[in-house]
Amino acid sequence: MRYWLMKSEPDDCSIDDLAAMPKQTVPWYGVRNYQARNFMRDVMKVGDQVFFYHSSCPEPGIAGVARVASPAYPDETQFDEKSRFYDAKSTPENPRWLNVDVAFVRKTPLVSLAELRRHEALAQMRVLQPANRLSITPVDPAEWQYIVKNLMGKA
DNA sequence: GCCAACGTTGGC
DNA sequence: GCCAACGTTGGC
Repeated sequence: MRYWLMKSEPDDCSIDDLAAMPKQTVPWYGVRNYQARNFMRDVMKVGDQVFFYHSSCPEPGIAGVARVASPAYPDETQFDEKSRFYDAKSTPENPRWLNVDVAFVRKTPLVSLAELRRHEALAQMRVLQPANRLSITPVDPAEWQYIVKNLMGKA
């Protein structure tokens, strides 16, 4: 089992939005970066655990826990001409973009980006590296445990 | 709204 | 295959 951090803009889909979804599950559509796509396609497995991170908002940080709920499959928004994620170069026969489904696990007290940066044990986290823009990053098991135990108040 | 970083595109 | 231009990300 692996651990991940996945960024979402709360204006688009917050942890509360996820909790309010039918089956508390969303397709993680809109990823248009090959590295992030490849994580979903090649490395993620159903049951992997996910830090749900709010980005591009007043208080960026980890807002909850989710889990991977499906294997990767073609992202429907790439075929929708009206979608901002439409990709004219992708075809149903040869889809370029994939997504997994992500399911709500629990909301947590917000662990802010500033808080994460205060902990030496987390200094190597991918999401904390300068100019990190990847929307999906692996989380080291030790980092995951540290955050859950020390920053979320309970194990 | 600014701006630095970085991925992608496309001409050559 | 290089590389300049351009677009996007995301914290501040």
